[in-house]
This record gives sequence, structure tokens and C-alpha cells, in this order.
Amino acid sequence: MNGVNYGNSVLGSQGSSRLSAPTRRERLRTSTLSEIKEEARRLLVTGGPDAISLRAIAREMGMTAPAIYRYFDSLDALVEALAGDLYAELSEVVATAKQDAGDDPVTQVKAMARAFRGWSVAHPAEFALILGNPLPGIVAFQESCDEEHHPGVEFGRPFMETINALWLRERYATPPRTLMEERLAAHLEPLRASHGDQYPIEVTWAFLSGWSRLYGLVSMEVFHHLRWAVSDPGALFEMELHAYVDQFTSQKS
Amino acid sequence: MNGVNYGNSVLGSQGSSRLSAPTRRERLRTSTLSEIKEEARRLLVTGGPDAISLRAIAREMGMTAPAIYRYFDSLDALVEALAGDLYAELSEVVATAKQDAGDDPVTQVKAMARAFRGWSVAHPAEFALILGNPLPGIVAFQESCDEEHHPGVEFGRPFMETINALWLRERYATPPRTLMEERLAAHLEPLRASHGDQYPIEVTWAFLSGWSRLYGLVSMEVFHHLRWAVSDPGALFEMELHAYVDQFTSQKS
DNA sequence: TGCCATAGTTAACGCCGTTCATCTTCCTAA
DNA sequence: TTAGGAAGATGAACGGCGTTAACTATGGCA
Repeated sequence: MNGVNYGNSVLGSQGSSRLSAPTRRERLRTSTLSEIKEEARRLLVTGGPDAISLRAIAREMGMTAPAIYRYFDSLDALVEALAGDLYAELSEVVATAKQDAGDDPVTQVKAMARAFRGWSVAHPAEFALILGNPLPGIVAFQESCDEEHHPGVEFGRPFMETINALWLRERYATPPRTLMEERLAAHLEPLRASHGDQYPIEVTWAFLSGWSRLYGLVSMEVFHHLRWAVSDPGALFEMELHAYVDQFTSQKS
Repeated sequence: MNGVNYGNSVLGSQGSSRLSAPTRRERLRTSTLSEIKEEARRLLVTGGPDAISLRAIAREMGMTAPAIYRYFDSLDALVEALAGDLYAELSEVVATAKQDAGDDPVTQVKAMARAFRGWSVAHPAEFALILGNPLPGIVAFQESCDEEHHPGVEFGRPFMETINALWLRERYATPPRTLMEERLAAHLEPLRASHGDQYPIEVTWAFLSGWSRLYGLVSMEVFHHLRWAVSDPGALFEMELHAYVDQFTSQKS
């Protein structure tokens, strides 16, 4: 019956203040809202995704669980909002690393990859929430989200742009263009829908290939799936990064 | 107070039958045991890892929840046993694919990779349980398991052997040996503990690099982390497989 | 001043894992 | 053949969970 319950989108009945200082009510609301999410993150960090519970959050805040329903429609909605925040945080970390890396695309790629790994290793629980096994509630969210504004798109953009700059400069080696056109190009509509046709297929391939390699290695490290093989996953990571970047800078095949 | 509760390891007080026909009791026990795990898997498939509950299993079996404690010490122990079975199943699928692929290592690598993806895509919930975000109870299991008999070791063995055969034949390109010795070799004790020193560092690198690429791509597909980019992840997979194998067969750098 | 949306409460329902005391059934050892 | 004990299964209970419904207090605006 109630309207959708999220953020400060409640827009007080009368305009109150169109753009200037928010109402006292609004200030309190946003404050409580972020306190809830902070508490949820704390639980996430200490006990994993399943440890996030309305009752625990409320207890920690000196409230009762049903009160949280004034701010989120369900536990899933809360977790979803938290996931959105974390996605933005990670995106910004990566984007900042790129900005701080100077103008060389090779340096930029390395900086972004290291920043991604750094954040992930430092925040394994958060990584699990947004990039691991998606929870049942999150799956629906991902499917319902229209492709154009999917958080993954914004996250991948700086990678994509850098790989493109690299391509313009180096014309690095890729699988044969005919093969890529034939087997891959037909299935890239989703990506085209968000990035347009501005990138050649070589760039698209290099981006997807690189992202999957980065993701695979980092998530194996974060989830301890490398413990049986390597004592310091960072060394393996640097090795792989070297191999990936080398692909772009050595002479073409 | 009770002894550890798993499998048919209860060993009836008196020897009863050392090696021949198992007791009626034992037959019933193993039958119930596997029925519990089957029901658990059914719940896993239909509702994800969190849907596995003792009460639901018991309900479906016409029992009460506490009865299951005669067979498993806890829900975590049950899930852990199920994960072990699934690991074995996946390992066998991959090993069989290799056997059916003839003698050429390149063909073998492709067959194993495709078999791995095939099983994973066909059984996403099972994949999530054994290769995704580890549940809190599973983490302890992985850490307590002595490295030598870690299921991951047996799973990776056919890959490792094939990559080695490929190396003996092709002497494919890798990162410079000096770099690998310097940065990677010092951190491979866990892998050496299980496989011995029989493999040169080039093989180890190619194996770990390939496994992480395979894992990354497949888990992104299984977890729908590629939906925003690619409509048919299989095409991207074949592309990446091509690029990986090509690395081994084209002329050395 | 009166109103009413907003924030918060208590109580309850049905899930869950787990423990405990209890009962039945079956196998074995005397 | 029978007594005893182990193994299997039960019902009741505890505390925790998400969620709903009915209810109370309060702050800000007409």
C-alpha cells in the first residue's frame, strides 16, 4: 500500500524547500537511513552477508526491528541499497586510481587493476556481497535493472576507455578479427546498448578478457580458493598482470 | 559427547562383517544418509544454499528434524558433506572428458575446460556451493583440511598433467623464467606439498593462470555478472579458450 | 489549536537450528 | 531364549529470524 520506501525520495507533502535547506524531518530521516546502512555494513563485515539481520541492526541502534520498515520495504531492499553504495565506493576507488596514474594507458591499467584488488582484499565481505555469489534477492534486482544504468557499466567504463586508448596507440595483438566478428560480435548487444558503437571489437574483446581474468584471480584470492596452491596470492596477481599487460606492449603476432 | 557423526564410519561395536555384506542396520543407515543428501541437493537447486534446512529435509522425508542429528553433527556438517560429493562429481566429469578426448594435450585442455563450463552452467546452485562465496561453515572446513588431500588438488591434477605434457611438447611462451623464479617461486610451497617438485615453474604458471581465467569467466557467467555485456556467454568463453590455447601453439616470443 | 503524516512500539505468526528427555526397535551377548 | 543396551526417532522447548498488524506518541503545518 505504501509508496516505495527508499532514500529521501519521500518528497514531503508540501514542497517545503525545493532545493535549499532540507527540513528537520528530512535531515533526521537521511541520518537514520545512513546509520542503518552503516550498521548493516558492520554486520556484513563481522559475520558475512547472512549476518545482516533487521533485528540485529535495530538492537545495535536502540530500536525495534519493525521500525526499519519505515525506511526499507524489506531486508532484501536494505541489502540491495547497501550493495549499491558499495558498488559506488569501489567504482570511485578505481576511477581515482586511474586519475592518479598519469597519462600512460599501461600505467593506468596497472593502477586500476591493483586498486581493484586492493579494495577487494581489504573488504572481502563487501566484495562477496556485490561481486560474489548473488543472493536470491539481488538476482531480481540485477535482472530488473535496465541495462543502460547498470552499475557494472559505470564501473567498467574507465577500464574500457583505457583499453581503447591503448588500442589506438599500440594496435596490440588479438584473436583474428574475422573470428571475433564471426563468433563474438553477434552477442554484444547489451554492451553496445550502454557504450554505443564507439569501440572496435578488438577493444571490446581485450576489455572483457582482461576483466574476467582480473575478476577470476581476485575472487579466488578473496574466497580462499587459492590457499591450496599459493601462499601469497599477490605474487600470482602481479605475475598475471604482467602477462596481461605484456600482451599489449610486445610486438604484434 | 557423541563420536563424530558422519558416513558409515560408525563401525558396529563388534566387527559383524569385516568386509563382506554390510549389516541390515548399516544398509539402512547409508540409505538414509544418501537420501538426506539428495534432499539437501534438491533444496539447494530450487532455493539456493540458504534454502537447505534440516526441517525442510526432514519434512520432505517424513521425519522430524532432530532425527537428522543421528547422521550429521549439524547443518554445517551436512552441507560440508554435500559439498564434498559435488566436488567429486565435478572432478569426475572433468577427468572423464579428458579421457574421452584422445591423446592430444590441446584437445584435452579444450575438452576439460568445456566440461567444466558445461557442468557449472548446468548446475549453477551446486557451483555456487563449492566454488562460489564460501559459507561461514565451509571456510573452517577448507582451513582445517590438510593440504595434501584437499579436494582442489585432485580436481586440478588432470589439468596440471595436461599442461605439463603440452610444455614437454611445445615449450610454449611464458613470462621470463627469471621473473617467475624471482617473484612467484617462493610462494608455491602449498602446491609443491601436494604435487611435489615434478613440474617446472613454467607449467605451474600456465596452470594457475589458465585455471584462474577459466574460473573467472565461468563464475561470472554462472552468477550473471556478464549479463550487462554479453547475451551469449558461451561465445565469449570459446573466444577466451581460443586465446588461451593459442598461447601454447603459436610460435614462441 | 487541531489535525495528520511520520516514527516508533508491542504482540503475534511461522520459519529456523539445536538441545533434552523420552520412547521404540532391533541386535547381540550371556 | 531372554535381558540389556545401542541406535533410531519423537515431541517439547529455547532463542533467533523476517514480517505483519494494531496501536501510540510526536512534530510540523493549516
